[in-house]
Amino acid sequence: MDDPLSLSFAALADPTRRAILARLSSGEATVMELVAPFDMKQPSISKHLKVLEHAGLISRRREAQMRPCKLEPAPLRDVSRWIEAYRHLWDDSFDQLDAYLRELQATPSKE
Amino acid sequence: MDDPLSLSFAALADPTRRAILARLSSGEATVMELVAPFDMKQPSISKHLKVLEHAGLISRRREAQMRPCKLEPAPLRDVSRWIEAYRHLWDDSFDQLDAYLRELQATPSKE
DNA sequence: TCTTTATATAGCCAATAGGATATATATCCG
DNA sequence: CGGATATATATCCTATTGGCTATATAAAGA
Repeated sequence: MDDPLSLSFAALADPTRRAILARLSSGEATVMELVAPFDMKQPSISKHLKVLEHAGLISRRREAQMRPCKLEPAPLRDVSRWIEAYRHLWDDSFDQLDAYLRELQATPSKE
Repeated sequence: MDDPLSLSFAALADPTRRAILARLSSGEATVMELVAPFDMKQPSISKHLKVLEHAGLISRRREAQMRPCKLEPAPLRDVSRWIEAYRHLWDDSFDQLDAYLRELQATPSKE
């Protein structure tokens, strides 16, 4: 499908693309800089970048002959929001916090 | 690829499968119960369930002729952990939240 | 202008995905 | 045993994915 969340998850379902994001999390990089660490040809990386861009996970600008890539966090935030709805399923401290808030509500004037 | 994280992301990259997980988050369900809300045939849902099972996101047991499905949160936790590494990119209050969580962890109520 | 560098695009190919239908298997019940 | 119900599997089909090579485009620099 092509809804934003599906596009994001699909883009993240590839280790090369996740590695690219990891690299970009420490700053912008050109295509050639992103090609370097991989045993892969430049057009393949360009294809991956296209997928990431289409999912909104990166943006590109022009600088001389280069097209530096920049990580765009908004889709990651949306993915995070989606998954947070399930946090109570695995996070013990979630239940603790929940119980704590419940307790607060039950005894409003104490503390 | 077939590393666990890629399998999870790929499994989540389909709205039907995410809807199945949402349904299972409120309890077990049989295959027919999962088929019902969709305009899709049973074998297609079974295929989706296979993908989810292969990613470890659900487990199945046998009960009479039925195979009730149950949500397994571990892979979601791993996905959450992966994405949390990027939280600082979009969350302004990341530092505050971080401090708060650190404080929570320091409370001797558990652990 | 001509060459070099950086990147994108086109086209090829094998594998996979996600739908369908038809059929097999497993279990319950009369 | 035999039929009904629940689910899985086999097969088909089309579209997409992810790699490759070859080539086009864009800008820089001699």
